[in-house]
Amino acid sequence: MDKNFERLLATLSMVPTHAARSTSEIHRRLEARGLRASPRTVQRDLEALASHYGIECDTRAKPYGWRWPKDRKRVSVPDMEWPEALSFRLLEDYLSGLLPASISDHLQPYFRQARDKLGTHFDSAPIKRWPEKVRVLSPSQPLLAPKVRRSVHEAVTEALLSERQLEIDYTAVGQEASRTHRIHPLGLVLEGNVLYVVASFYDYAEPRLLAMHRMSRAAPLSEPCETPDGFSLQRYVDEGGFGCGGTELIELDATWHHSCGIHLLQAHLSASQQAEEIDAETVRIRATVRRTERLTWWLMGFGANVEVHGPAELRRDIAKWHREAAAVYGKRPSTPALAPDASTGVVS
Amino acid sequence: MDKNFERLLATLSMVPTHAARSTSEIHRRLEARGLRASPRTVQRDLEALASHYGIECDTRAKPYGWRWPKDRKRVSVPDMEWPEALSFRLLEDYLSGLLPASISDHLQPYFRQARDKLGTHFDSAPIKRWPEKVRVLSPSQPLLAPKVRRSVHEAVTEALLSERQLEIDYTAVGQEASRTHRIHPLGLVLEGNVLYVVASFYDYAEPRLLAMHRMSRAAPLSEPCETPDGFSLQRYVDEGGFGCGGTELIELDATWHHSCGIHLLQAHLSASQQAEEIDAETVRIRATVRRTERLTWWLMGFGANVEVHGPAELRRDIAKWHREAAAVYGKRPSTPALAPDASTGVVS
DNA sequence: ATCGTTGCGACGGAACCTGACGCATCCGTG
DNA sequence: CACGGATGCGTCAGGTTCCGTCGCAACGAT
Repeated sequence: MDKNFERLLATLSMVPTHAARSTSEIHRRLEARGLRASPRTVQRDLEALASHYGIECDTRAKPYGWRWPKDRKRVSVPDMEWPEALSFRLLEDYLSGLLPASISDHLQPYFRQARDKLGTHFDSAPIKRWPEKVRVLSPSQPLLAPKVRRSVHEAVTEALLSERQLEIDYTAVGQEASRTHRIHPLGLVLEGNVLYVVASFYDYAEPRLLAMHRMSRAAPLSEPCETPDGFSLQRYVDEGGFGCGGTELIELDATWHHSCGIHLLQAHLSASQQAEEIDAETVRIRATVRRTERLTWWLMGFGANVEVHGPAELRRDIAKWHREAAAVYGKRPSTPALAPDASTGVVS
Repeated sequence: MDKNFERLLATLSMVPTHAARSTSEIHRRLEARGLRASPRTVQRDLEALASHYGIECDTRAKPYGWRWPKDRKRVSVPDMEWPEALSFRLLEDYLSGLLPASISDHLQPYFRQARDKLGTHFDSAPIKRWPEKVRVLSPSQPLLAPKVRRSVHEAVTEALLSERQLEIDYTAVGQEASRTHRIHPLGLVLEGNVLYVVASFYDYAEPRLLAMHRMSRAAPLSEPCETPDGFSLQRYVDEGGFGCGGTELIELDATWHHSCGIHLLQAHLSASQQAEEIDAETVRIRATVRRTERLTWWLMGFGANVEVHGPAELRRDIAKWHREAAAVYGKRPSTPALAPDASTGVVS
């Protein structure tokens, strides 16, 4: 087996994309992998690869730093096949706006690779029309993902994973200026397209929720992070206000107007879901689901197109919410008595 | 530059993951890339790579077929860095159930690579706890993605992209048995976690919507696909019943109870959104949004926690839906007059 | 049965890769 | 300011190994 190839491939994969890495550092890592070579050989390898694979060498400071340029084409082994490429392409459309940009940013190279792949696979005309043949519809009301700085995202996740404290500049909701805090990051929660950090402050024992896009700066500290006794993210979320707390399982029993229920015949509520056609207009669906706020919102959204029969408690709640909501609009004035001065209290 | 390395890397990337490829085919492709070598050399390369990189050779039939085993570790150049790996990991949790399995199946190798990366990056204790530190909450009611056969998914997308006709076995909603159809695939629509194919049948001019998970078999034909005059997927969707039709822009004006409105202060409805605190309990939000069914559902979900002020038409509709929904529950009997025999009419 | 294709062992020659050495440069330190 | 250590790089000779060619065997299709 060509010893050369293994070493060169390892060398290429040891060149980082963002920060730079010195020749001797790469040499050390190669030896750590059992690939022995003289430092001179590593130098020669890097130079040779640079000319053909486009890695860059920062020759300003003396321990030269090697890195990939930002938008370099990826090479994967095994190569990306075109069904994979199409999946990535759908994903890209699907996620835009659904995921925080700081996450999909990191996936950009893969999206790009997928586009390249799709562009070269069919060299004939059809492929040029394929973007017109695919549409992605958001499963719920599309909301704009708040912008998270890439540096903040990386600092927070690094501190979280290496269990170190974190210093942040945070602008609380409704506040004008940001304040600097030292926090102990305990967990990361992605809800829809908003990233939250669960963290305890130095002097508050109780963990708090911080929106990552409200951090203007974040820097990991060297001090280790302290976890409050008995803290568990799992439990925190289940007891928290995310609208998905409550692990109680219920037997949902409801009749849908056919036009809406048809969706549930495609994507099931749970594995045990049972559907039954009452008549041409009505579908009865029974399924074991978790009793969450999200479920309530979702059922409310169907309005008169769904009637919840059981459990009785849920039926009462849904009925009550609808009556209350109708009552809101019962008071006739169609425009509210609002402060006409729109310039006060703008919070976002 | 080491000519060897380039050829070997190209050889590796030409070994496919699913089907097998013969030695001479790989040789032909290498020459097409300008990498000249004798067929004997290609043979030797593949053998050498096989022992060390685990590609497999099917020696049953005589033109030997090379392929990657199913769960082989990926090698990427540049290597996956750990923030990327974490993004993939979040994505995996995020998408499970949100995307059709036939799509996330194709992404599995990347998810696996990410898990490997996260497992090896920090070899100390913290990394073992990281899965407990990250949670993903679905942005809406989680529904189970219907299962689409991988072979169907690949056949459909291939026919679509190469603009060829397609033969399918399709079980319509409410039907027992599947029927064989010859269709002209026109487009692919991903709505939530359900994949639909827009297709015209041989004798019907009007395009129809087919759920991909209802196809038990699909095979691309060699005949070219015919697109009805003036067909446009864009227009079809906008006029169709996906609940997102209607390109009409409206000026939404509504007051939210603070506990719900706080979400909108994190993720905006539109770039032009303006928020204003009326009092400690109430937030008024104005934004330019598209008038879709989805928007209605979404607003309905908030029940009495939102009051829509404008446009007047939307306010009337929301009020009406709530009154109608409340009326459904007005009739007292908590259990409906349903056919007691649950064994009839089960459709899914 | 035969021809074409494919796989593979062997071999000689040449390509090129490697380690070693020496020198120049740069930086930090005493 | 001098010195030592670290780094980068030109050069060179030796030898490893890689390549194309040839020949033969096995298999399948016509």
